[in-house]
Amino acid sequence: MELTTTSYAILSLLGVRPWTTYELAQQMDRSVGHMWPRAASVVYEEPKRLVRLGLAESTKRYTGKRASTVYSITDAGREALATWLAEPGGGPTIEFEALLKVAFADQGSIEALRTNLAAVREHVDREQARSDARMREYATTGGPHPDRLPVIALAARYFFEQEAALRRWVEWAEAATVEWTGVTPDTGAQVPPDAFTASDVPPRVS
Amino acid sequence: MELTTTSYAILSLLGVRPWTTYELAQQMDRSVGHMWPRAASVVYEEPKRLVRLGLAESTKRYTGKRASTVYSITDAGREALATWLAEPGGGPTIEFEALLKVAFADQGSIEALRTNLAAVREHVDREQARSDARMREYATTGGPHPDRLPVIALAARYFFEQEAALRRWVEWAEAATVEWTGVTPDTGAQVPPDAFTASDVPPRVS
DNA sequence: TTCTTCATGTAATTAGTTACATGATTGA
DNA sequence: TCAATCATGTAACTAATTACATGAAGAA
Repeated sequence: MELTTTSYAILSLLGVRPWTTYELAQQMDRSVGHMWPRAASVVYEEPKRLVRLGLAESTKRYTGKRASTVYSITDAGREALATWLAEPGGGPTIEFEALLKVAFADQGSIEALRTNLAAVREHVDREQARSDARMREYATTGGPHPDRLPVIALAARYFFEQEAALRRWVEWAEAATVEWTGVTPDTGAQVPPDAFTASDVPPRVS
Repeated sequence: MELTTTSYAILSLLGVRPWTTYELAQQMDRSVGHMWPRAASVVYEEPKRLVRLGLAESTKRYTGKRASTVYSITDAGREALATWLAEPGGGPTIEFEALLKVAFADQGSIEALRTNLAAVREHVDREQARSDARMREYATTGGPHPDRLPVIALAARYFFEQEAALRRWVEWAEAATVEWTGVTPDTGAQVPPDAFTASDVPPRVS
């Protein structure tokens, strides 16, 4: 019975402080889910498995007569976590359906292409608004775990860069296709002149 | 029996030209897999399903006495593909184990953090080298499907931006942590001064 | 009283991975 | 003749998703 990366993601959260499964599921939405997205149902199962393995323990709590189970990490859990953290993790893998549709847009209509570019733009609008708010929160209040701010800052900056890159791309793509009348060379699609040269590379951050 | 995005990814490839499953599996490695990564075994199964649904058809071919099956799209397949392409696709979802380890590095050692940043750098080195070669190929030879170049250029540019962003991030993160003696504020980790302000935003592509 | 959030699950299904296996062909 | 590549699978497994279900507490 091997632990998965998902198990360790949960265990990492338990290392920060004790949580109920409900709170863990929420964290999956607001933070961890951006780098390791999983459905709520696995978040409800995983802590129980960690308990079975002695890496976490559970205590019941009551709010009136409503029960909730709080999970916390054990010493064995901390050890397993540290071991896992020391091994090099995998690079980013991306699933991007809208991009898939862009890449094969020549088999559809020009409208379909524009629809998908618009979808990406709306997506990045939402994500950036969300990130901006989050960033401001960290900068002003320090967030719920100020002692974790140094490492949180590292991760947050990744999303900032990633979203900025996505925005640059979609704006470039919309501009590059605005004069297209079709989706293949013979119907009015052109290779953007700067497509494979890209001298306008964003500068390295100093 | 609904089609998945994976089915449509295969169908999109069949829309370009006929392929054997072996060739499809290769394409998964070299192109489609970057935006929709799937194991080879599903690539071997999916075309059969498309045939059952009348969206593709198969013909046997022989090289000496070695048989191979070539799959091609049908008219019904083209129709289904066009319909799918017209619907807005999902935005990028990212799975990034090394980043997860960076985000929770405060529960491990400073060495573990550096190991993971190094892993990301090596990852991006490999990916960029691969992309550079690909880009040069497109710019010089036009690639195996010159008529598809306009849309391919759109997709290729996304990976270019994405990899550049990853490189900027990892270089920034390595620089920001180089003087850290530990992984928490009290052991010598600091919030990088430019972490949440980021005035050095890469400019929009003109 | 009604809506939202808190709180916790389960059942059914499926999409996907890993590992293994086989044999032909081609080029060195 | 040997290694690499071509070519195609299958079996076993499992991680994960979707959909559904329930009920308490608190705020308006």
